[in-house]
Amino acid sequence: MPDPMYRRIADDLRDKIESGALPNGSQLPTEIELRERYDASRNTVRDAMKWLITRGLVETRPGQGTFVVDKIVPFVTQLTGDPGTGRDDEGPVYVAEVEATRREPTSTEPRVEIQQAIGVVQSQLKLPDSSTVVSRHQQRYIDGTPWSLQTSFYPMSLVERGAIKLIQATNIDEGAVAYLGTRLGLRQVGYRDKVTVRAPDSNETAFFKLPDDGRVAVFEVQRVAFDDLVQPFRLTISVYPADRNQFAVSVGQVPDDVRGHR
Amino acid sequence: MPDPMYRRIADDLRDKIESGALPNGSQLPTEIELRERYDASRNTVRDAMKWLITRGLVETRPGQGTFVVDKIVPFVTQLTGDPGTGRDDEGPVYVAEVEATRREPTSTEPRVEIQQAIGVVQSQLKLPDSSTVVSRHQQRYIDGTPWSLQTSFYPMSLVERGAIKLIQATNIDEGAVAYLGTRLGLRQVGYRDKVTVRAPDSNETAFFKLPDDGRVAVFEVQRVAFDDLVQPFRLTISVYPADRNQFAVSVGQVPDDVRGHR
DNA sequence: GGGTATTTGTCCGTATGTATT
DNA sequence: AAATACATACGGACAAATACC
Repeated sequence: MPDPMYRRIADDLRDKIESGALPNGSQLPTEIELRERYDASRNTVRDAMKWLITRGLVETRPGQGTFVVDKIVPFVTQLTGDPGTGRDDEGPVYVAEVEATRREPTSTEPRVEIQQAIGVVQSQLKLPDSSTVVSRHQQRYIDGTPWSLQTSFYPMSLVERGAIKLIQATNIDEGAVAYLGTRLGLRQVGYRDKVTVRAPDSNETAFFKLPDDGRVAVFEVQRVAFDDLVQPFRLTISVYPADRNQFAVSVGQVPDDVRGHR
Repeated sequence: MPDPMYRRIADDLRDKIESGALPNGSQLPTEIELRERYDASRNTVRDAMKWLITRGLVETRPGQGTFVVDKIVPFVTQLTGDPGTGRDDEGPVYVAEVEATRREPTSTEPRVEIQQAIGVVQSQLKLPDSSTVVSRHQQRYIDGTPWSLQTSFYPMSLVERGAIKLIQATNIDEGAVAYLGTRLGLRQVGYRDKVTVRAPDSNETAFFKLPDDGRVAVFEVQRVAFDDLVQPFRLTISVYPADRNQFAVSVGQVPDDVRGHR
């Protein structure tokens, strides 16, 4: 009793891809040809295609055909750094070099909103009920391609204490942490990241130009920053497509290079 | 001209799920009922189901029906710690508390193999061609449920220098790093992790009991450990199901609790 | 620009198998 | 054993995207 036919077809094609008989970027036979070759119906062949698509092995282009996917060179993002620096300005991360070429990140001007603190925002920032927060949302690009969606949340009390730049819809050039340091004497002594993976929502699918069949997941990185009283004062949520990003964590003494190595 | 019908059906059901009209764990109408309700064919209804399944919103149980998935309480794994400790014994990580109850990890005795160093193993350990490595593979459980698959690679030269426990198929109780410290005077001064996400292979699908439609991805964490000459001496590759795991990174001074908070 | 052939996308109906209750 | 519900597979039709002449 073998597996279902669509699985046998998919396994056979997967073997051909992994053995190199179907090289990267090459075109698969059309669904009609595969239908004849495997003596199955076109719908069954298409079920096999869906299995391969889900695993990121092939992609279909309407009007053209089905192709073996090209390997993507991932962006590497360093999660660890100097906890006191403002280097991670609007964002929770700074970019490490990728494959020898240093790519330059750009980002849109922030969209600023005043919101009620609910859910993770409230719990991570340890705010009482009915608190308000400033939300600063940005779209970030590397070399012009969409790279991450990022939203930082600050307790409204920081603005009331004088950090008015937080509610201005312009980038804070010196970095938000550095600004809060000079403006309020607030010192970041550490932060904590949480990395999870989930399916993208429709906004993310559109911004990252992900296939809308949901096969590409997104990383969600939550960074909570703490001041010298070890109280949280900022929550940043960053979202990255999982198919072209990876994260590096360094502890102790390690060599410099953070190359791809794949 | 709206979206395809299967997307409209899927969107409508997704709205019902996210609004709470279809609560967690509840059963959806059967495909036949949905066929009548949306005036579509059963195959089209099933296309909508596949879309929802891919996004982890519902699950089907043959003979029973389709159900809204229950939220999973994730395991939290701390990636940062004392670089010099042997606390992370066979594995690259140690377990943080999850939801107040401290769960106990167990693992199988390691399966030990001698292999050629190729690919990432060779490049990360910076070994010349035709080097051999010791591979120690373990299955790890938390409270009896499969949690991670883990393989550590050590240059064969460590065994030749006297670290014979590495080629014994038993756990190294004091921790591999501590053992290498006392046996060879080898000191770990740091390590670097790389976190990626990919589709599971068939081994992983079987061990973690993942649905074989490939909708659940896996985390792959590569940890390279460095000695006091900042040379790599161990590579550990750990794989975790992405739907029930998350990773925490602490930098600087942060509070203790690493709770789920979701 | 227009027209045509090719290829994948969507949708239908039907039949049969398999798992669960 | 029977009923229910999802899984697999078939065949057909038309639409939409793309490439080429």
